[in-house]
Amino acid sequence: MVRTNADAQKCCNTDEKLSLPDVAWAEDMAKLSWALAHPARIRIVRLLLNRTSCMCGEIVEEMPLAQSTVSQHLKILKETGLVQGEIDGPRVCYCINEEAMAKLKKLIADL
Amino acid sequence: MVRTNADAQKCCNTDEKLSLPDVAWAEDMAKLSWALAHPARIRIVRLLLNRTSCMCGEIVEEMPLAQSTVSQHLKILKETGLVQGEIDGPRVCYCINEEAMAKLKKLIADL
DNA sequence: GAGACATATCGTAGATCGACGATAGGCAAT
DNA sequence: ATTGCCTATCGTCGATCTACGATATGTCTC
Repeated sequence: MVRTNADAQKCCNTDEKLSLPDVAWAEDMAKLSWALAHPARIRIVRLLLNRTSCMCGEIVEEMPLAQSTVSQHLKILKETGLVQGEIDGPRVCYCINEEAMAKLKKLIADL
Repeated sequence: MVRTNADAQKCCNTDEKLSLPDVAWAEDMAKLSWALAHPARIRIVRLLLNRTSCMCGEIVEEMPLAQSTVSQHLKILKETGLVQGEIDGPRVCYCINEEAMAKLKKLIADL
């Protein structure tokens, strides 16, 4: 890991200007990233992407977690806007919010 | 938020097959996402992307955080592989690991 | 209205995060 | 070797996450 000074030459161009991105932007992006920062939530998102939508109960069945825990993760995903839940009688049907998903993808891609 | 049964019609296609992604894949991705799940880390990454590299001290100066806190965030970014640190005499020069960055972008884009 | 079912929320406990100051470690120059 | 600078690590504290069971809420059916 140790570099000689010769190597370091091409490492640090102090000419370049420092410019920190907007704080609000960073917080927005961090929030979205955080929604995906848990394997269970990743799996839920992926599950919903494979289907166009899915009943809450189906998600619970497929996950090795208690119903209340899954519900909590779904709440987080809803709060970040990545997922939408629509009441369908006694059940709830979840689906991906394509718009939010696109926003996240763009934010990461444009990083 | 309440939907009628008529609306729900187009919501849940139970024909589609459920298929949960690989657990290891989900954990891998969650780890990478988690690296970006904090505004400070986002700003650091963005900062390093604007320049080709940056001294640790410069990062600390630009962030409203204690040196030890910034160092902790850098450690996390290094552990996930997104950032590389190269020792340059008494200082450390950080730069983005383009490869890991590309991997992250691809993972998100292919979500 | 009563009962059955699906989901959300509450309360709790342990684990982890995020912040800091203090301190240790490494390197360069004297 | 000593000093000074830069960075990493340690120890700590409060806040938040994550998991669960228990319970509340809401909706259909009878």
